[in-house]
Amino acid sequence: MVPTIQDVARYAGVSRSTVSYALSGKRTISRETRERIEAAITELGFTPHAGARALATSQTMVIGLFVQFFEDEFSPAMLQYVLPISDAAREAGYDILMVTEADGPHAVQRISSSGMVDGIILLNVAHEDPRLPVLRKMRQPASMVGLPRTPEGFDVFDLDFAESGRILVDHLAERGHREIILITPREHVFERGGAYSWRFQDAALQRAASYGIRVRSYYGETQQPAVNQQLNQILDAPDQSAMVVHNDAVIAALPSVLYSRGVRVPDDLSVAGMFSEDFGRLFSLPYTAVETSPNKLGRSAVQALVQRMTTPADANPWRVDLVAPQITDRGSTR
Amino acid sequence: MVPTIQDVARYAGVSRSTVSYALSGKRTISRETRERIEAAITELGFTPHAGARALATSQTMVIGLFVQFFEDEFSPAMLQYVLPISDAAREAGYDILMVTEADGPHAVQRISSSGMVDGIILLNVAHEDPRLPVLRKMRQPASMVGLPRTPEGFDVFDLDFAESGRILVDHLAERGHREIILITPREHVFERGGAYSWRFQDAALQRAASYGIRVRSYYGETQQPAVNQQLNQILDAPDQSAMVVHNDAVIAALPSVLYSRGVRVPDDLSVAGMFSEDFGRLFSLPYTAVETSPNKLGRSAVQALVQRMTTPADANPWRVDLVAPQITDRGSTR
DNA sequence: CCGCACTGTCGAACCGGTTCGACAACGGAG
DNA sequence: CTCCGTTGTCGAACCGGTTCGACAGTGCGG
Repeated sequence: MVPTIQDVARYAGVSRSTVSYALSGKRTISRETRERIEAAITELGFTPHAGARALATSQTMVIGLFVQFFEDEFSPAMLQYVLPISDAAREAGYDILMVTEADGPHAVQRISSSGMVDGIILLNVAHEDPRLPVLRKMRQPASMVGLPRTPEGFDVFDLDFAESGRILVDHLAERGHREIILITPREHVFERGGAYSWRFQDAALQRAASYGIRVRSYYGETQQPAVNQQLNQILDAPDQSAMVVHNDAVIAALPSVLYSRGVRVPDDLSVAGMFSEDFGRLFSLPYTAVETSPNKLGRSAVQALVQRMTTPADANPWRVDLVAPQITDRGSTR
Repeated sequence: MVPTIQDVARYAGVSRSTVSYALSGKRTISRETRERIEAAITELGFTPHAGARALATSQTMVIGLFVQFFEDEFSPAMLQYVLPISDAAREAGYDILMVTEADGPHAVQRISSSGMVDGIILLNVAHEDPRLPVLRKMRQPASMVGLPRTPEGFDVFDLDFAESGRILVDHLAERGHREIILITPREHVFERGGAYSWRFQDAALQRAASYGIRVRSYYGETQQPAVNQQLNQILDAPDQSAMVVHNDAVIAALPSVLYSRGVRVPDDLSVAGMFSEDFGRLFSLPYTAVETSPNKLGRSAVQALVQRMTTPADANPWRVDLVAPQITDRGSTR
């Protein structure tokens, strides 16, 4: 069947340990022996058995990626994080065990305690994320995207949503707008503790208040046809000059709704949002927006985790990295 | 550190093998011993080490999911397959190792020969998919979504794209259309061997010819802003009555383009497409379409694979399952 | 009362790697 | 020529489970 290191050793006329050392390079092996071993390996088509290696080294070279899909979030957005994470992990020599189980804490417990992974990445972390206590007990290296209330012990990466809110309000204030429509994530996201939702909203409202700008805030819908209905309803009100959208589903639906109503951007309405460059290209969104950098966040999470898995545990303090938001002006405001 | 089966055995005052049998139930254990063992397990918080178990049983309880992301395909569509697969796998007791490596054959070789997974699911399989020969050599149970030229030995699931093409042409022919605009996947998808592209196109053209219907076929773009530009160009031609879209990116962009041009559906133009119910809801697509059933296909692939992994190898012949397409009339044609 | 089948448990071997300590062979220094 | 350090290889133990064969104890039938 599949050849083992024993077969290779026999074929090359050496012992198992010699093959192992030839493979790892942890001890010197004479050139001719090494060549004989290499020949045997290619001849037999040998690959070390991952389970056996994991058992011996207590390293699996696998990262657990925990993703939660909520009905009230726009699923395509999640993929923007998963792909760069997968790519970055592979570049570092790790594979990805992707876990989408609905019961997050249980999943973390199960995977972690069975030693299937060397480290864990959590996506879409909530303010009081029930997965965190479990993770702490497991003492597994972990990094995450999304800011929890107690990030102690983990590497946390997230966009600075408060600053994002201020930047967008500033942007519109500078252009003389006195009223802003704000469309946030769904109410349920706030309740669940998706901290990005209120970090953004609080900061935006506060900054607007400091300018004396009036903000009408709406919890955006996420499923069609509710999205379009709601947008139409909001736009029915008179005298609207500016809109800030912090909701993927709404911003993706916006172009067609605006077209259908004959609203011109930016002449009739200034629009600014929050989305990544890739997302904008996918849906051809012509809107000025704060770049959400899923690519950067995902890769950072992997890098930090790899660091944490490979260096002595305590030599490496945890950190919270709130990425500074940058606005991309696509001319949809005035 | 983390407790082993040895610790449990000591704590319960029995031997390792007894604990193992209590866990697996493969031999009878007296009630009181079993209870003592269970108490020890919860007391110590023991979970079997996955690597050790994999080594002993040569079963990992992990399924390898190989996904390829091409720039010329619409990435959100892929997620529709990944999620049901992940869920179905978990229901059957398996976890998912998701591999997105660009070099597919190499990835299959690497994962398979290192014994990391019990079986493999391939997504987005091409006509001459270079991953298949590798898979055959590995003798790994595998199932796939997408029809290859030589499916022998694997369980293959795909939509019946030829029939889908015929259904859509029939639908428009019945309504008296004499000309159809057909928008297909990108040319590069055809060249790469994405068989769904030509299976659909060939059948549609042939059926149209049998009616004497004239078809203008275009390779659809996938990236913005090219999608919108191309659509506008196509729609500039006079006297168009019906359009069939077999391209996710184009159909997602269609509503806003049609609105921007003031084209009413179905009064000015009949539109029919190919997309799943979920996809349609995500983008609020009001178009009559053939349901692509990613959910069903993904779950079938998992079921077949699990079957293949758990039953004697040859008692179980491979099969190709082309799901019968069904059209959902959303009133966008007349 | 003996033999036998059945129940419950144990010890040992095994899965396929890694790693530590031992040691032979060799070359150079004293 | 002896001693010592270096180089290259080996054997054995170990990682943490599973499984097979052995066996003591028990209950039952003849």
